[in-house]
Amino acid sequence: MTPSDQTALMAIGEAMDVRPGTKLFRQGDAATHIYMVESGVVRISHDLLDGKRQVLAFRWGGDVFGMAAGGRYLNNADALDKGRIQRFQAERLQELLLSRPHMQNRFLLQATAEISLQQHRIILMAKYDVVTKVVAFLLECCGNGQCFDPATQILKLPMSRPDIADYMGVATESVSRALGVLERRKIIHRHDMHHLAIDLPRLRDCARL
Amino acid sequence: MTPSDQTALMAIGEAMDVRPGTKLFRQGDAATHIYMVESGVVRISHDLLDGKRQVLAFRWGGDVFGMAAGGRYLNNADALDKGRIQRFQAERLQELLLSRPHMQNRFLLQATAEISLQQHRIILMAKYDVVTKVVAFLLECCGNGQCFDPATQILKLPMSRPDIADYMGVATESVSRALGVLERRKIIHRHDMHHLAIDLPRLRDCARL
DNA sequence: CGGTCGATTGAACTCGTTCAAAATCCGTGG
DNA sequence: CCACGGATTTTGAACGAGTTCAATCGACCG
Repeated sequence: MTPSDQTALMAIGEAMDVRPGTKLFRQGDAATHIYMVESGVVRISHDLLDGKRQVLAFRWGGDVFGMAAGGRYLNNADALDKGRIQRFQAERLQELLLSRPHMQNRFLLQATAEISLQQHRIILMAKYDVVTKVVAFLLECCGNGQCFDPATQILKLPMSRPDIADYMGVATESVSRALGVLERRKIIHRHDMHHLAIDLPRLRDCARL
Repeated sequence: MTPSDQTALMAIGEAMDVRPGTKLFRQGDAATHIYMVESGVVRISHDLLDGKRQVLAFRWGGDVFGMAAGGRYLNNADALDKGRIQRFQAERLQELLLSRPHMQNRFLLQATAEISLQQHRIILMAKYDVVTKVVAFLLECCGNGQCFDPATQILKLPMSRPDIADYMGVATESVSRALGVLERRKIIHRHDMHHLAIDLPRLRDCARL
């Protein structure tokens, strides 16, 4: 992002501080804003008629969310952590993008990257067993400087077990069991519920994706 | 799409006629072109290390595919049907989009719509049983005038059972069994392998999505 | 009419779910 | 600082939907 784009964005942006549990928007709400995470973690989820819930994504620092074609949000967005979110009025962002083709191009590239990521997720959900899914999830988290400290090898997970389970499309108990397997294999060590010590190299070659 | 955009696109486009089995590109190929289906059906799939295959999408008339961030295609694209495909050199399309912000915006909107569609697919894969998955697949096909004739109620499926199975992330046999269930419930009738008579209203309320 | 390939059916098995119980974590107040 | 209580996670055991593998069926083609 060019400095000029950056300042143009900030000019129409509005920062908000959030705490764990803050609801950014609900599915069905009018889609008035596009959001960007500055710090913290946001959970994007969708509630089904029968009460089940699918977690579609966790958004970390730098990620954009809330792009909805059709005027209404299709999902819920909730902060999991204390953090800071930037948001932009949809129309104003739209104008800005039209006036700055290179900036719009960044968004387009970002969107196609997102599509590839989701394809990866579809493959993961369809073809791999529970342990592999959990490994993939942990690797995804480790990719974020936000919550993984390479020095101490400690991964800090801001989300609950049901969040992880609903993200990977499995039962909460299955996540527990998968973590148990990985711990017995000495690939991870559960310090406490939200802190894992991780042997990253071993975790990596445990995921033959 | 404005007429002017249309002609600008055609100016850099190159039409190709395809027959069933034509390979448009393979995963790993240099991503030189963006494709658009004019008529026919294209299967987008991804091969895994262990020989399994995931079908990621079927692309029908009007659909765009082959957008790859990173210079290489991640997936395979194969024509399933006789048809006509338009393709555009990636760099030239990129230039064109930069010079026409509204046209780029269309692509961006298209991409966000695609993201929503894929989220729907993730939910489908994660939360619903085989019969529901097949119902969703059939409904998706019926949405295409290409292959569903509302007058005769006949759906023409250009893809094989393994294609459907790999699309929904289930075994081929499970697709057969699901079709059997739907036929016993008089919701569909298998005329032959590639032609189904469909009771669309009943099919619709059989999918509580 | 026989042969081949894809689709369907059948039967055993497996992985993940479900439901219930035990263990652990964590905030609160003594 | 430690003990208590509710919530979350983990563990255990039974169950079930879907897979797997093998056999049968059916359509298409020489």
